[in-house]
Amino acid sequence: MSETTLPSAALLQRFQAVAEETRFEIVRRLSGGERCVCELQSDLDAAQSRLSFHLKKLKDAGVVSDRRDGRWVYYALVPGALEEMRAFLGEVKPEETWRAPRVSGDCCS
Amino acid sequence: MSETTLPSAALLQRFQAVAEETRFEIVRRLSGGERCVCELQSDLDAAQSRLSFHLKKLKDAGVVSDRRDGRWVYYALVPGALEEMRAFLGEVKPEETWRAPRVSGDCCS
DNA sequence: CCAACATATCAACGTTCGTTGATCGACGGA
DNA sequence: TCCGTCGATCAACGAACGTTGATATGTTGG
Repeated sequence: MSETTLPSAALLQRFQAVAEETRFEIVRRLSGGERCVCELQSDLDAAQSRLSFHLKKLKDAGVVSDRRDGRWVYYALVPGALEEMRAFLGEVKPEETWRAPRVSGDCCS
Repeated sequence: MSETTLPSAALLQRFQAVAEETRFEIVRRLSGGERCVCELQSDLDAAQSRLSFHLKKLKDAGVVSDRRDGRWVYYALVPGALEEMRAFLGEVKPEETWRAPRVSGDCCS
């Protein structure tokens, strides 16, 4: 196994970051380019402190980055962050070529 | 947009299902083929009712299916379930070809 | 330097979520 | 049919999480 892979805990943190409705929507809105906070605020009709809270979660998880430009702060998706989640999902395969059926009678100890 | 896509709420539910440590591990263990509950139980060193709780979450989200065989119940990944999550992540692009910088001064209303 | 604005942080609160132990239902073997 | 086993369900509990309103920090323009 060549390790370009994210540590498991960090990967889980990314899934947790995305798996919340508000943040899910933020990620959607960030698709295609950066947005400033106030823009997201009106788009999502979310209170300022609420948005700030969620953006921090996404940032801590490495999903987004922020950039200050004067009075405003712009958030953007971190290139590759979502790709690493995709990679995990891609490695998990529903079926194997073949899996021997359990020998009768002794599943558990 | 051709709609082979999962409704947004269902997709979010899948992310929520996977974004928890125990369930994250269950999904990992199910990679490559089905496993019976007691197998997972000893693998993950989890109490029986705890495991049952998490397997239900995964099942409700459409991530896994269950199959009874005599005394045992086997859980397996639903083919395509994780692919739909991958598809979402693939659609979300960090950068657009070009995004006009905001005209000076009037970000918010 | 002060006022107005954009954003972050904090404390308090309620809700949701995962854990545990107990009980129940289903199945198979003796 | 009775007993032992596998698994699901339930109620009670505590912990983690998201929301809100208030306050703090940083920036621009007058």
